[in-house]
This record gives sequence, C-alpha cells and structure tokens, in this order.
Amino acid sequence: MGRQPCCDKVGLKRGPWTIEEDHKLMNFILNNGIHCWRMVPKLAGLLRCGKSCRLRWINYLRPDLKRGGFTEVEENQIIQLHSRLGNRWSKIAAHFPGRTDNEIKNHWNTRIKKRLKLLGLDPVTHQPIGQHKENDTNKVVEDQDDQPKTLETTTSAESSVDDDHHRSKVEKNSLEKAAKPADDDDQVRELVPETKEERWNIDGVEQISTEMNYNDVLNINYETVCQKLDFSTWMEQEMNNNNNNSNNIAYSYSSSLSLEESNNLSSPTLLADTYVDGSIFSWEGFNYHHHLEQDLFFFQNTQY
DNA sequence: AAGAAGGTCAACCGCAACCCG
DNA sequence: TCGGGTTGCGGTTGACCTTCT
Repeated sequence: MGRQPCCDKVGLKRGPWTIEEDHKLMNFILNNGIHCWRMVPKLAGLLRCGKSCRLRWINYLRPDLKRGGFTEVEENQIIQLHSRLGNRWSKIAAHFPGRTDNEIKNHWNTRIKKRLKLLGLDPVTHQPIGQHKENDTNKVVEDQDDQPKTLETTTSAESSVDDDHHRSKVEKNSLEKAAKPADDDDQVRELVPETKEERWNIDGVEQISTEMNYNDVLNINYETVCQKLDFSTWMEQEMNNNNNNSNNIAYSYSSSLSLEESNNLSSPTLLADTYVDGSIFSWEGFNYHHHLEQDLFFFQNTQY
C-alpha cells in the first residue's frame, strides 16, 4: 500500500496565493494562534492544505520577516555557516532573525554558489576547485551529533601581488566583520577575540600581522588552549616554511574561535576558523587537553 | 520588437523526525 | 514499545521576470 498523502488534495487550491487568501490566513493566525496546521485551513476558510498554509505563513506572512536582499556581511556569514553546517538551511537560518531557510537556500543556489565559483572555490566542499581530497585530513568526520563536518584547508599562497590578492583581502575583511557571537541549537558559542593589526610593506606588498587577544574566553576556563593556540605566529611560520618564494607572498589572517559543548563538559571541542586572504581554514576537533603540536599535526600535512 | 536564454523565488513534494496516545 | 498523525526540512519545480541576441 502506498503512502498516504499529507492531506486530502481533492478540491484543494494550489499555486500562488491570492491577497484574499493571505488576509484570511493572517487574520486567523493573529487572532487564534497556531495549534494545529491541519485545522488552520478549515477554520480559516481556506481551500488549502495545512502544509501549504504553514509554508505561506513561515516564508511570507510572518510579521517578523526581514524583507530585502542579503547584505555582503550576511552572505559571508552564510558562507561561513555553510562551511560548518552544510545544507542544513534551517540551522543556518536560525542565525538570521527574520530570514527563512527557504530564502537562504534560494540565495545560496542563485547567488552565493556563483560567487564562490568565481573565487575558485567549490561551493560544496569550500575547497579550491580541482583540489582532490587525497589527504586523510580532508575527510568528512562525524561529531557526537552525527552531523557531518568537513576539515577544510585552502591556501592563498598563490595570491600574491595581483587583483586576486586585493579581492581576497577585501573578502577577508568582510569575513572578519561577519564573525559574530551566536547561540544556536547546536550549542556553539562563538567567541570573537579582540585583534591588534600591524601593517608594513615589503617590496611594495602590504603585509598584515594580526595578533589576537583571547581574554574573552578566560572567564570560562579555556585559557589553556587559548594561550597555546597562537594562530598568527604559527601560520606565519608555516606559510614561510612551505613556500620557498615566501618574499613574494602576502597573506593576512584572522581567527574566530568556537567552543562546542559536548556531553562531556570537561572535554569541549574547539572549533576555529582562520581566514587567510579570504580563504577559510576550519580547525575542528581539537581537544584542549591535547598538546598544541598534536592538535596541529594533521593541519601541517595538508596541502598548500 | 520579438523570441531565446538565463535568473529568481514562491511553492510543492516526499521523507524523516517528532509527538502522543 | 509501537504506530498513526503531525510537523519540519531540504530538494526540486515551474511561473514569472530580466537580459541578451
């Protein structure tokens, strides 16, 4: 026996909603609230199924909806969240009050995908297009929630003194702005440390060093890991070690730090995103009981 | 000016998770 | 614990709009 339809579709209207239907639905919900979507169309006098009413309310009629296009900051936040959460649009939408998952999904498929491709990044993996996942460190892992997470590595080493580099820096600045504290269903606490930026010039190439202050996290006893993870120093060393022609390389970076609570509160998982010339490095799965050297081991074996 | 091609987005579909008796 | 009903989610579709030729 086949699956039963969600509702009796005989005699029900489909397709675009009319203004009259919108008014009926809105008035009903504002006056009565939502108790059972299945009953809403009957009680509101609509020839629609409950599912359709729910969708119309959530995606269009809800009074708290934010109208208008996405800002660049919002786009960058979406990219950052997508790199961590994948196509879990509802989770991503939870970070944007007034935005719907459908809206974000549509925006991703029509705009952001193209933008990432233009930047040479695969919209699915967030890695440079054409880069194969040969390294074990780039595999998808499962966390305690059985939610896939991708260990990502990208590089901007080739983006030296050219337009791409300039564009990447602009991108990076936007991404920095996009980082914000967030409490969500995944219980991810994102901490944005204060940064001190120093700029200088070598052979006409602007160099940027970002020193981070992790005072933010001292209050929750993660000072150990925060003191260990001096991203900027380590990145500088690694970038220089891995590029013979390092004098021609300009790079900039910033980091945001997240601590994902697990059932075992004594062993939280560290998540960190480091932006290098606009490319996002996601550092996931670190455990602050480990030594920094061990934590960084897999990262050292990734491609540049 | 008109048709083609491409882009956008509201809405639908089917599945899975959740709820509750 | 089970099973039916309901809700939520993500993929997909198709109508409408805009841009291109």
